[in-house]
Amino acid sequence: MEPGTTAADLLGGDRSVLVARVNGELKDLDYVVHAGDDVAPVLADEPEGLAVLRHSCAHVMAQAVQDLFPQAKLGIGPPVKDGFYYDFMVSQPFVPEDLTRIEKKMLEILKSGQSFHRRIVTEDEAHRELAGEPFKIELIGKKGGNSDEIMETGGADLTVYDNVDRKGAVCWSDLCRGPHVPNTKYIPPNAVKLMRTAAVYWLSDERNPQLQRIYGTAWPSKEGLKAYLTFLEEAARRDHRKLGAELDLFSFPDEIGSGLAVFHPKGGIIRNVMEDYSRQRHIAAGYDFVNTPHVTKAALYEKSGHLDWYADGMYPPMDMDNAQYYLKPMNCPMHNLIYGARGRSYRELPLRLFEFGTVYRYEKSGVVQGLTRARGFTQDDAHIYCTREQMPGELDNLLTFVLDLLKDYGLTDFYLELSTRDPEKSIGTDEEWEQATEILYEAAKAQDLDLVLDEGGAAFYGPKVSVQAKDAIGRTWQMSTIQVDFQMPQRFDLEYQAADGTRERPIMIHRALFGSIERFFAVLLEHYAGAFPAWLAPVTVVGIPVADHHVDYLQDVVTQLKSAGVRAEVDAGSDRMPKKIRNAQKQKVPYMLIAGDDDIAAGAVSFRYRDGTQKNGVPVAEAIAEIVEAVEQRRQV
RNA sequence: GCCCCGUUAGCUCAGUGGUAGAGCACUCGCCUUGUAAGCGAGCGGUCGUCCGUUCAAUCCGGACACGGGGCUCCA
Repeated sequence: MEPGTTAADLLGGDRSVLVARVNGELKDLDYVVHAGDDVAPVLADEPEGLAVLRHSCAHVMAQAVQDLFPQAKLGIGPPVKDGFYYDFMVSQPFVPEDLTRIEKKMLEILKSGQSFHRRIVTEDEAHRELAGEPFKIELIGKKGGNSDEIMETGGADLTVYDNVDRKGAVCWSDLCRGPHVPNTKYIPPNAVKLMRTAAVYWLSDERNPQLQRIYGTAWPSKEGLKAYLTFLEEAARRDHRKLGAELDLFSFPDEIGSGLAVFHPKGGIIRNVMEDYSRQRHIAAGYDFVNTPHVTKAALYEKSGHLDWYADGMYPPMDMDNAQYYLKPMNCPMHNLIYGARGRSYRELPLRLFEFGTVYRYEKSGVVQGLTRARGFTQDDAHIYCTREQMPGELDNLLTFVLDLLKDYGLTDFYLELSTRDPEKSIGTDEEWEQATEILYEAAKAQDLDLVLDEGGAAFYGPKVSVQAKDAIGRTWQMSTIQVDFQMPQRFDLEYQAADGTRERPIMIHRALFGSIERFFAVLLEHYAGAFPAWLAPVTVVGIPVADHHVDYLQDVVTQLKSAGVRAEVDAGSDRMPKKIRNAQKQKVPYMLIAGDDDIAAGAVSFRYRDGTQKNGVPVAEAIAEIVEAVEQRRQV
C-alpha cells in the first residue's frame, strides 16, 4: 500500500459510500489507512451511513441559520430517528417563513459542493475559535464523556469540522466528533426537508436556558424523502383522535377535564366487543374475576410503597372522615387484599385475579395525548399468585396466551423487550432481582421472537417483559407487559400453606395485555385506519334500499342478521341511494347490502364491500351465511 | 411541569376595533331514486372563560381552561 493511501482510494468515489469503517470505527473518507487495516464502505442506505448523512445535513442547516441569523448561537445538532436537528439560541423563535428561507439557503450550500475538513485542535485553540459560542465552550469542558448530549465534543480528541468552499475558503466551522460526508454533493438536495421547530432546554435540563430547535429530515434519495412524507401523511390520516371524531367513537369534553374520555355509542360497542372477547379468553385460561373500588385510603398505598415512589403521579388526596383518600392509580394492592382476605392453600395456586380496573394517574399537562396517554383509563389487569416452582411454567403460558390474543385482534408482528433493574429506583435484594430477571429472560427466549434489552427500564418492584407490536404501517407500540414481583407479597405479608404444612410466600406476576383498553382501542383504530374487521365494527352491515318501498324487504334481512348476532341496520332515511352509500363508506361499514326491484324479484341482495367491489344478486340465505361466518371467524373484510 | 402555536355554528373553516359568514350535519318541504353528495327553505354562535385597555373588544393585553407540536416524564 502506498503511503498516504486514504479510505476513499480503497473504496472508490461512489457517492453512495459516505464514510469508511476502519477496524470497526467510522472514519472520514480522507482518513489515511495503514497496512493491515480492515476497511469497509458505509453506504447511505444503511443505518450508520444514514446517520452520517443526517449529521452532515445538520451542519449545513446550522451554517445556513448563522448565515441568515448571524446572532444565532449554536447548541448541538445530532442525527435522530428519521432526520436531524440543531438547537440555536435566538432572540425570536423561528417562524415557518424562516424555515423556508433556511431551507432555500441550505439548498444553495448543498449545490455549491462545499467539502467537510476535519481538524484536530487543542483546548486553547478551541476556546479561541469558539469564543462567540457559549454553549460550545461549555461542551469543551465536558470532553471525554460518552453520552449523546456531548457527542459533539469529539470524545478524546477535540475536533473541528470546517465547511470549505470550492475556492478553499472556510465558510463555517463546528466543534464535532464526526465523521462527515466528504462533500455536500453527497447529500441529495431534493431529499432534505425542514419539518418543524420546538423549544427545548439546553442539555434537556429545565434549569437551563431554552433554545430553539429545528427538526429536519434527510434521505439517501428523493424517493426516500417522498416515501417518508407519504408515511407521515398516512399516519396523520390514521390518527385516532381524528378518526375518533369522524366515526363518532369518543370525545374529551372540556367540562370533564384533560385526558378524561367519554365513549359514544359506537365507540362503546367496539369497546364492549373487545372486552367481551378478552373476558371469554380469560375465563378459558383459568382467571377469576374480581372488582375493586376507585378510591382508597392513603394507608393502602403507603403499605404498597407506591405513595413513596409515585405520589407525584397520583391525583391529590381528598380529606374525608379524618383520613386521606386517593383515586387509585393501580389495582395491584387491592388484589393483594383479596388474596390476603383468608388463608390460602398451595392447592389454590396459581391464583389468577383479573379485573377491568379503572385507574387515574395525574399525567403532567403537557404529556396528555388522546387515548394513548390519558389521565383516566381502564387496565385489563391481572395478578397471578404462584409458587416459585410454578413461576417459569406460568410465565411461559402467559407469554403464549398474550401473543395469541393479540393476534386475534389483528396484530401479528411482535418483538419482546426485557426491562431490567434501575438500582436508583428499586427495592429488593440483588439476588431476588437476578433470579426474577433470569426467569423472565428464559421465558422470553423460549418464544422464538427477537428480544431487546432495556437496561434500567423496570418498575421499582421487579423486572418486566413487554410485547412490542408493529401496526399496519410499521410503527411499534408497547402492548402487553408482564412483571415479576417478589416485593409486594412481602409488603402485604401474603402467604400460603404448603403441602408440608409450612407457611410460604407466593410470588406475584403483574400483567396487562392491552395495557389500557383506551390505548389498545387507539392502537387498533390506527392499525385498521378505522376500517375495523367485521367482528369489531360498530355497524357490520348497512342495508341500503334503492327506493323507499324496498325498506321492508331489507328490514327483514337485517332482522335475520341481528338474530344471528350481527350488528346490522337499514338506512331508511330520506337520502337518495348514492348518498347512503357515501355515508356508509365514510363510516367504513364492512358490508353494504343493497336491494331494489331486481333483487327482490330474485329473493336476493347485492353486496357492496368496503373496498368498493360488488357482488350482485346473492340469495339472501347465502349473503347472511357469508357475513355470519366472517364475524365468527373474526375475519377482516 | 416548561417552550412555541392554536381555540369563530355539532364538524371543517372564512372574516372584522362598531356584537358575524360558507360548506357539511340537523329540521321541514318537494323529488321516488341501482353502487361516494337530487333540489329548496329553515334552525343553529354571549366568536373557549374571566379580568383589563377603549366611547366601543370576537379582534388589542393578561390570566386561566382545553387542544396541537416538541422537551421532560410514562409505576
